[in-house]
Amino acid sequence: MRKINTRSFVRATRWTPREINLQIVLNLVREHEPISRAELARQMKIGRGMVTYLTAELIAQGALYEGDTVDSPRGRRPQMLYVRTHDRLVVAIDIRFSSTFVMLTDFSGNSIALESFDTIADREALVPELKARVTRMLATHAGSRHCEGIGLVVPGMVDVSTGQVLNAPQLGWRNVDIRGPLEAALGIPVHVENAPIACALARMWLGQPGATVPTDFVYVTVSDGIGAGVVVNGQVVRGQTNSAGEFGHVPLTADGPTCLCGGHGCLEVYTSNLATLCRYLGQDFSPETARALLPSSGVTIAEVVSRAIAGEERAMAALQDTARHLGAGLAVMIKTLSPSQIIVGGEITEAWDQLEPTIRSVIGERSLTDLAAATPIVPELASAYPRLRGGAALVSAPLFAAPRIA
Amino acid sequence: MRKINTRSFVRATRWTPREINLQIVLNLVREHEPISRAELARQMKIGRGMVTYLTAELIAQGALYEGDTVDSPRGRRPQMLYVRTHDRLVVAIDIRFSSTFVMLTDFSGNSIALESFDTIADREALVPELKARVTRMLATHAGSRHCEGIGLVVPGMVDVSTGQVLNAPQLGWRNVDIRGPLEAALGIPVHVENAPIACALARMWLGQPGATVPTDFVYVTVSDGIGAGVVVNGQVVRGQTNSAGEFGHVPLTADGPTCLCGGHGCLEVYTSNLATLCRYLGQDFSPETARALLPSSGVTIAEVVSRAIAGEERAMAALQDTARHLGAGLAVMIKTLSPSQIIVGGEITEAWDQLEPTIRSVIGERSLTDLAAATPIVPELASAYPRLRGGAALVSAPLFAAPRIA
DNA sequence: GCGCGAATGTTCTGGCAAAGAACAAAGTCG
DNA sequence: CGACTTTGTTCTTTGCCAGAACATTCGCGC
Repeated sequence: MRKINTRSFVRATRWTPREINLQIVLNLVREHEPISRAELARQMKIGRGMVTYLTAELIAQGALYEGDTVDSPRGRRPQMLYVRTHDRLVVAIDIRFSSTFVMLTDFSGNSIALESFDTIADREALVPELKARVTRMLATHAGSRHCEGIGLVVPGMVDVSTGQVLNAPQLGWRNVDIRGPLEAALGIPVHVENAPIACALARMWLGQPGATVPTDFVYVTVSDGIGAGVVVNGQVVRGQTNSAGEFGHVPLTADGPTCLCGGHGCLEVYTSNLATLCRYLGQDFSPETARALLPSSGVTIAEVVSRAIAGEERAMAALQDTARHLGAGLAVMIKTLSPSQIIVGGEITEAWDQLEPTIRSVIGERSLTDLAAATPIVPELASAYPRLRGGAALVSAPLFAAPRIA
Repeated sequence: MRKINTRSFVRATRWTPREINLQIVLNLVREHEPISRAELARQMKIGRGMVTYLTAELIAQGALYEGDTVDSPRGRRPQMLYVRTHDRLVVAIDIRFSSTFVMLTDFSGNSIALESFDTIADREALVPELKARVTRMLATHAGSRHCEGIGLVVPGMVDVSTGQVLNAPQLGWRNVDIRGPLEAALGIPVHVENAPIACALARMWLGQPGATVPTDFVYVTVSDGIGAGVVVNGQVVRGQTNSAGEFGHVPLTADGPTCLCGGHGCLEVYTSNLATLCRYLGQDFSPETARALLPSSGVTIAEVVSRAIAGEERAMAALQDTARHLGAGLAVMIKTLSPSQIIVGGEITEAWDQLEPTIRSVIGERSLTDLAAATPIVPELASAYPRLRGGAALVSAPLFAAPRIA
């Protein structure tokens, strides 16, 4: 039951039913591909004549294409329809603390080319570097295919309407307009998004065909910090100040270690990769020691995880402690949002088999109902490049989104 | 950017634009009442002919009515339109731990009659009592006006689709079907809803005409427990298991007092009225002592609040401690949801002038940004009967809701 | 009192899209 | 080879948006 906003509504016109039905057809084809016109008519409960009409328009637009006819037990053989994604390209860019990744993908998020370089935090130097790499990548791999957009993923708060990065502590960016200069340099539309939200969008829009995508879920990213992309009623939650989803700074204890945010005992100071590393190295966590200690130690989180899997007890103990606190954090999400699932991303998911029982038991202790305790917690490996897939989703998703009406 | 759910979508038909535009007209009249057809045409950017057509249908339906013409500087005098709310009635029922309130209101939530009785937790005895009271109230006060629904507000988790009360600890109800028997007894449609959500719905749908209603806010109820009704993107958040918004059981400390839920240091054990009373009486909080101690002590939360306002130091100290912890709880909501405002309801809001500075300072200390720290915190007095207004909203809101499309 | 302009409200005509029937196409099976 | 089945297209009807034309009702100036 949604309320109509009388200050910003979209009136229905003569073409509104057509817009809506075109999007429904497009989405049905996307999820049931390959699919015939007759099957679409059955699913939509309309006549086949209508479907011919609608698909003809989508084919003319270049959104769909006709494949071959296929065998059928009786009657005329149906002609299958597909969404045109393989020759529509996106460049996804993932800017992280140490490295920046650039990936060329199609509209389905399938990787075509991937490269990376040391992150350049200075925007004036970053834009030319990105321009050179993107143009080179397109010249080498695009062929006749057209790049329809850039999806830029950053670790921080973003105002997607203006493309401004409001605050990205890992890059030292505050109110940086990265979209404008990059669009000017490349002549391609640029979409900027916060990393956990991008990961959630990838789940929503680039899931495997046929897989059911929940309309309420949380994507939790465990890296240098803890972030969350929250989806409620099929829509991303941004909040009034673009700062929704900061579960990383929910306090677990009133008197825990001091966090970068100034608070005490935040989820992040127990479960971020920095915190796990400090624990492994036998140091108390503090923002200063973490930044100072880690480069010199030469140990990475990936290293700690693989040592734990290999059986090193100290590594496993550090990770188990992380899992315990992470479970407490997930329990907070379950109580406040009651999602139908929580997806956890980050390097520590490599050791998921070892961590899951710990996380589950903490959630079990802290849940209000058995149903809530059973909330599925799903790992996503870093090797699936969720952030880059999110970058692809930024460009391709608007094609499939429901029209804004009323 | 909303995703179309391909398993449960609503196709656009020939009548879809009409449905949409009818609802837009209805909502514009509601918010700008009284308003002329010509003004509606300007606001909607359509011809006046169209407006005549749409309003004629709404008048025939009985949703709108024509008032008098009014003066205008030049030209034909416009004929004003109004939403028909004054002769469409709702019976709102608020079942609380100790008392049950029954209120007859119109579709705008204006009170016509109000009565209360000691809560009967036994459903078999409750339904006949409610039937008797509702029929008597309608016979006495309704006159020729028609009651179009019952809005039943319950302190607990509800499955609104079935009308089942899943869990209401204060009443000892688990999986109780209250809607079915009540509908059978009265022959009037019954809507059942959780109390904090009902309060949030009242804010959304029964706000003062002209007042801007935010699309993202949280309604926090402080009573025997702490509940929250969360609205995101203009829609209520229920979550997968109808248990979203349980901020009352978010732990503030890992080793605090034990809560009814089995957890430790939940927000609720510091800020519920039971906790405040225990603190005032100098007792450590525990579920058992609270239930045992309070009836015997004879002190109510309203009494403590008024003593605090009158200057009693012990009462004020107890309330200030509550405010400090409540501030910590609100800070969690701000971090995770970034609402454009938080509304606080409950008896303690009577002392808001004294409590607000404390709450604000805690939020200030614990916020990530200045913008987040400035989130408006608005009190709603218990004397406004927010729950009962919510009950009215349950019945009247569907009339104004946006049609479900795509 | 009457004509003029201005604003509101109604009626009428045109055009577009959905709805559904009729038809054409392309296969299987007896 | 013809009956049957299923798919896809075409065509007619129907209903609603769109916008122009028209009717109504007021103030104002002569």
